[in-house]
Amino acid sequence: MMLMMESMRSQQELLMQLFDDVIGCNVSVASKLEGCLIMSTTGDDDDGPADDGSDQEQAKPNNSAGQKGRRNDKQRSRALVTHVPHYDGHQWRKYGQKNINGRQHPRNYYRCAYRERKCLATKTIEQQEQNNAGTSSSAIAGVENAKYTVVYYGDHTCKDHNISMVQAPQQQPVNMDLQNGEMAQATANVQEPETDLDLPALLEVFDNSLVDWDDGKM
DNA sequence: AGGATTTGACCAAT
DNA sequence: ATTGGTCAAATCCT
Repeated sequence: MMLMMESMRSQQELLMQLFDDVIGCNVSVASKLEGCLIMSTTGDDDDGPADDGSDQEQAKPNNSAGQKGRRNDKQRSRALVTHVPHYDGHQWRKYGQKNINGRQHPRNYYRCAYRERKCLATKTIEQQEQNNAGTSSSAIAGVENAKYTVVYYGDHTCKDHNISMVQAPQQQPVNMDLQNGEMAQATANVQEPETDLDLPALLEVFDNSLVDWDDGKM
């Protein structure tokens, strides 16, 4: 039994490592494409309210840093939809939760855990409402199928730490272990019921992120 | 005990 | 006045 656990654990670590690697690449590519994405994201300035329910964030463009109010910068936002909103290769700290009018689920606000390192990246996670025809599908199944809209704001100036892992991933197993644990914790703390890593779900993240990256406005 | 999360209040933009 | 983003004290968790 122990051996099995160990085996699973090392598999998870390997998975996390691979995941981190790919995410690192994604982040890199995303940064490079950001210019283009910004164009497409901000292009919908006066976009009509032709949405209903499936819409997501409504970040306001004003950014007077230092103020308490809204300072998210829509111009640098990137949205994606995923089943596992926490596995993005970064450490986040939750700093707020808000019920958005007309929304079924609250919006969660996260900032980079390395904020002290001058990393100003933030993100919001909001569970998408899904209209199960209210059939016999249990609530658990509903949660399992739950999708989350994740919107990233700002850049990860701390991402260098993680990128370095991509370059020399094997050299610090302790770091790996720590990250794994923290990730699991973060997962458990929000609405994610799963405590174990789900390979299909992770793969889906990749898939979705690739598909949805330029879905920044939706 | 220290760190992370929760939650209500505060503030700015609309 | 309303809404959404952030702060910060209280609470929870390890």
